[in-house]
Amino acid sequence: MSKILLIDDDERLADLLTQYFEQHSLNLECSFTPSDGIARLNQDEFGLLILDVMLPEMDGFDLCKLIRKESDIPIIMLTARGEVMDRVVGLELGADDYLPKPFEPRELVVRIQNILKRTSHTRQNNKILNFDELVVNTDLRQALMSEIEINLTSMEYQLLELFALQPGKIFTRDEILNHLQGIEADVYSRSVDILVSRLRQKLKPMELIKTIRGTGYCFAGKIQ
Amino acid sequence: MSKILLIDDDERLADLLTQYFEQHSLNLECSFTPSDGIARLNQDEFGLLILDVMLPEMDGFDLCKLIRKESDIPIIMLTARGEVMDRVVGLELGADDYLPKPFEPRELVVRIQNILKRTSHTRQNNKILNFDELVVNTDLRQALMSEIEINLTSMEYQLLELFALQPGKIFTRDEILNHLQGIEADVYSRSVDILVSRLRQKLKPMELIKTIRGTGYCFAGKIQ
DNA sequence: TAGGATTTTTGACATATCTTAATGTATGGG
DNA sequence: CCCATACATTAAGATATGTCAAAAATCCTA
Repeated sequence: MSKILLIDDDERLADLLTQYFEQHSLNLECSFTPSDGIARLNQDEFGLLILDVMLPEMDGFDLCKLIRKESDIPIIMLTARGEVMDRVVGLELGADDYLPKPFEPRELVVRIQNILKRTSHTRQNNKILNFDELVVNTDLRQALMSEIEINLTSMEYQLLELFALQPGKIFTRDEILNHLQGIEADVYSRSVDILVSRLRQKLKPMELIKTIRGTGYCFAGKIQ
Repeated sequence: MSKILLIDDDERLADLLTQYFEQHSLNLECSFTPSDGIARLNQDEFGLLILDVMLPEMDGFDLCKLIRKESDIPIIMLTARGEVMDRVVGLELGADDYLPKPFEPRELVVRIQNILKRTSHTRQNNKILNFDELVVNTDLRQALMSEIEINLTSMEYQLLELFALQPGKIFTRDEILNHLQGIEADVYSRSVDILVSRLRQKLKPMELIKTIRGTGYCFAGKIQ
């Protein structure tokens, strides 16, 4: 699951989108200034960039041009000016798509998925996560324990992948619930606990999933 | 330079665009009815399709779906209804982009060039998909397992190709239904399940099709 | 175009998986 | 050391999925 960077000085929008994206298994990070945004781009690997046209420090168009010089990352521009010329200019700059504000989060997500589908023609991560005895292969959606495949249900696998992609990170139950497809996040249910319990059984004798009392869980594996 | 087909009953627009496109070295042909449009698509090779939503005979959305069943041609939808839901539906239908009327010819051209740029790379050269033991040849519409041809029915093959073109992608049953020819998507039927079941049998002993409970299926193969 | 062969769909039932409810167990504060 | 709270686990019920076999639809050949 590749990360997405938003560069926009509107903190309220950033919060809103971060939450909404989580529900759709998209990982959003936010920069409020162009300088911070560029710094992050250089530091981390992102799969897509969302760029506001109205920014402090510098114009979004210029920023787009600047980034395009150094990277092929897909860019979606957000613009308050709805005029045609602006939109065309955005596309000619090298942006992959634009969206006039205000917009529905849902439409942004659809456009993102559309672009990601096109750019990463195959949605393969090519990631093989190796934790000593345990190996998680994200291409094949399978986990091996001492070379032998563990029989995981789809939810169990998704949970394991979530953990394995960010070992050491503490996940709350809400985060886990939102990330798993086909879960009806009611008020509060024990589903996550039981899922964790089942996964622990199948991962025995390794004790990789730690409980963080009062918070959630954490995967204590060390990548080899 | 590949040809572009416009399906729209507005003859004035057709003339206007034909002229404008010529200035940009784009070759535009026009159909004024869906039936004529489909006939031309079958007859000739087009690089892109522009589709109006408001058409005689049938709805543009339905037409889009229909064409998408049989072809991967890039589609841009023109719509007079500017509402978000409509637009989203357009993209979810399998269209590659949309443009609300009225629009500037210049913007349409920019979008066309954008899409052609994107699609020209990925299309074509994916004729033989190689997954270790399994090889899918889209030219011959056949699949080989350890060098031996698997006897697949046409639906089984289509499903396999759909999967194989986007390994790792999770398909919902609806998506699968829409992609397969000759399936009348009723309210809900088990056809997809049974099709998957049959394909799994024939792909044995490889376990490439994973179930994503509550969502659909996913092809877990790694391209060699 | 009829009749047989193949393929797809439907309905029924088997199986797998998830959720809820209930009960047992660990943990930390007083 | 005990109690309150949070977590773990079990079992049973609810859904979703797998697959068989027969009916319906389609395709093919004569």
